[in-house]
Amino acid sequence: MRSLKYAILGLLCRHPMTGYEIAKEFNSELAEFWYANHSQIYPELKKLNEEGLVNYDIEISGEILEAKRYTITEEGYKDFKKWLNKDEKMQKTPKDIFRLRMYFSGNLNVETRIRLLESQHLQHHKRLNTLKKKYEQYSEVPPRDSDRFGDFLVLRGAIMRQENIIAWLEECIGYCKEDDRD
Amino acid sequence: MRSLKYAILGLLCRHPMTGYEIAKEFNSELAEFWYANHSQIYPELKKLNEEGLVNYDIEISGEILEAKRYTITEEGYKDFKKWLNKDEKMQKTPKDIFRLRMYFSGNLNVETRIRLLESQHLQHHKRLNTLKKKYEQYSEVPPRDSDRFGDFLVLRGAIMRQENIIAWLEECIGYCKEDDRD
DNA sequence: ATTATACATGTTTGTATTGACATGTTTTAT
DNA sequence: ATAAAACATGTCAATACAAACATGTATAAT
Repeated sequence: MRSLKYAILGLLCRHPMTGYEIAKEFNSELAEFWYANHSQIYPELKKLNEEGLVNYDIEISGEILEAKRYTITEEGYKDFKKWLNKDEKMQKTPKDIFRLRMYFSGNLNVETRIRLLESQHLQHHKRLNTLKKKYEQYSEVPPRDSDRFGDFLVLRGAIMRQENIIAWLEECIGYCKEDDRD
Repeated sequence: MRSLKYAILGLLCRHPMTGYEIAKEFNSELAEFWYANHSQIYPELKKLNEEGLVNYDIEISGEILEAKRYTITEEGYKDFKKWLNKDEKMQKTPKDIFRLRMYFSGNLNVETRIRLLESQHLQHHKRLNTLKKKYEQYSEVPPRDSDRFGDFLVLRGAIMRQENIIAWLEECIGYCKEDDRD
């Protein structure tokens, strides 16, 4: 389905970027729903260029260090818009290794289950705090046609998702701790 | 990390199964957090057998139809238990194409956004109803050491997650519909 | 009888993805 | 001065995964 292609084109719609900047964006801002290594990004940019969907200019920093700053072409923008307008089927529930473990937790003693659950709880809680800090930067809902509106929607989604996972983990801990059920 | 390996071993801990049955399980019961095609499962079973983690007996249905019923070995069980006890790092947030779209939704007119959001909403709502029906089969929390306890935990998790996605989608629709903000 | 569905097991091809390998420059802090 | 961190771009090998190809048998419904 070439999702990476559209993730890159979408970013380039905002403004021209280098591969390095795209990689950074994938591994910080967008990381709540997308990510990719530079080892995937550079070949994809090369391919997009060959397909005529992006162009680049070479920038020099210092004496010789070269950076290719990519710009989306007319054709690239058309392609992206077409993809963005498509109504796609709901995607498969993503794989989740921790849930897989919990599915098999009947094979663990109760103490271990609680230990594993609490470790996840702690980690997800930290994640949530980071997200909340980011959220504080928004004093109001950004205008609907700005890029920041999209950022805002997915940030809200990330926070809600994180809170939900935490609630589930707490419920699980509760079920594990309930004594003397029969 | 060979997660498929452990997903299969985990199932075989419960009782011996054929490849076909494992595939079915992956695409119905476990589907809320795991899935795999038979084209992945059969080669993996072969590999596990070569590694001595599973054995199989051949069963004949009717005249000649053969099925390999796999059983976990002592060694396989040890390997599985070791994996299950490990406290692993929280996994990366899964990729989500719809969120990627919403991230870029500044490029869409408001009507299209609402259309896309409502399409997702409808689909996730159907999914939720299916899950709730499954949940009705539990009149109480199953005993902690039964296989059904694990089933119950992940089913609860799936319902909560689904409800959360729906809440997010509704919030997004709300933000898109708000008129005359400035 | 015939047809559809479920049972049953495999291989092959193409794509996606990760992690490691590989190389170098520029800037910032000490 | 020098060391560390950030900038910058690429390739390669291994794994994971999906979709299609390939080939049948058994059972239930009509």
